[in-house]
Amino acid sequence: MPESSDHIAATFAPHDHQECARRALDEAAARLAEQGARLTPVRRRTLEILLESHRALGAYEVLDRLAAEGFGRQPPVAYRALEFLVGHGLVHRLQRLNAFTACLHPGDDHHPAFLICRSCDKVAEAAGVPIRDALSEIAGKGGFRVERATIEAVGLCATCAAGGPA
Amino acid sequence: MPESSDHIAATFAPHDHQECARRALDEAAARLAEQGARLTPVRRRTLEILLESHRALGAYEVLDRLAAEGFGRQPPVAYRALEFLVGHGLVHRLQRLNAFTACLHPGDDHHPAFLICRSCDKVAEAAGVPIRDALSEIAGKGGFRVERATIEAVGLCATCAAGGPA
DNA sequence: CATGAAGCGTTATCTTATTACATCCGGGTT
DNA sequence: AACCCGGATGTAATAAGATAACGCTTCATG
Ligand SMILES: [Zn+2]
Ligand SMILES: [Zn+2]
Ligand SMILES: [Zn+2]
Ligand SMILES: [Zn+2]
Repeated sequence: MPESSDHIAATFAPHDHQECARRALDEAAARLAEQGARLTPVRRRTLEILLESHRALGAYEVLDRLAAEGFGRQPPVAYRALEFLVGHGLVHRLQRLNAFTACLHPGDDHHPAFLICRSCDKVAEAAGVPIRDALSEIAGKGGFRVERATIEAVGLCATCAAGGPA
Repeated sequence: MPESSDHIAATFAPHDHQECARRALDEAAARLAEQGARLTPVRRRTLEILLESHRALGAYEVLDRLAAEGFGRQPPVAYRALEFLVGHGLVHRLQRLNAFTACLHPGDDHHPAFLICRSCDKVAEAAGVPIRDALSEIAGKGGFRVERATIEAVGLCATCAAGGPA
């Protein structure tokens, strides 16, 4: 597994995103097959929509695109597909944005910290373990046992800091 | 300043909460006076409502109580008061819960991590600095500069782990 | 007291999310 | 083939969270 900092840099830097998305989709299909879960058309298309950028999309943004392509146009259509994908670790939900983003390396550390660039809106996943350890230690001293944690940062990515994304 | 772990333990343990809330309110009033900001009746009552427990309340929960006490019954009434209090560091917003909680030690570390007990629903503030440092370091390696971070953990507090809150 | 900014209240609207229920489809059973 | 079942999909209706726009009141200040 590559360094987490590489993932971060790679997400924000210009790159062959087609390739990036294709790999993630193949990986997702393989993982679902293993688990005996069905990657139906709506689910597949939902994942593709999220993979088309490194941004996070709101459920209604996803829904609009699905509807435009002939799928149902009621909220549960999008929410169900997203819920399924989140449940299988292929998509993450960002609390700060009320939005969803595709996971680019499912399976590694399924509880990453998220880095959200306020300029280009891209979202990167950072290794969550060390942060979670720090959190658990502090909480543990006060007798609190952490079960799940949400760690989301807003800031500026290297590309934007260097003069804007485009 | 006491250890962060003391704050955590104190929040979840049974204690004289009247006293706890009174201190926070006095502290808040003093800070606002210093800043020349006005603690109007709605704002004061909103803070009191949040201080009445260590829980986080939704904006509409707050609104219901305000309305019942003769204040306005439209959403902006609650949202405005909450926004003011958040802006002055007297109340925190919890993304995970779409809710607000009173700050019990304003001024210390105004960017704490939150510990939310899933059993008793109380919310404690933990020292955020070490966690933020860990996050900044990891992000920095990938060229990302963190500006603000949301750190919220769900788990079980010592009191509940020992056999329930009541 | 005049004046302007801040505060409070209302209506209306928007965004996000869930509940409830009907229908469809694929696979296994009789 | 006819039957049954569970999962997936679709719809309508509604709940929950948040903001925009506007007018009246309050209050510090000169
Ligand atoms: Zn991921
Ligand atoms: Zn950027
Ligand atoms: Zn605080
Ligand atoms: Zn508890």
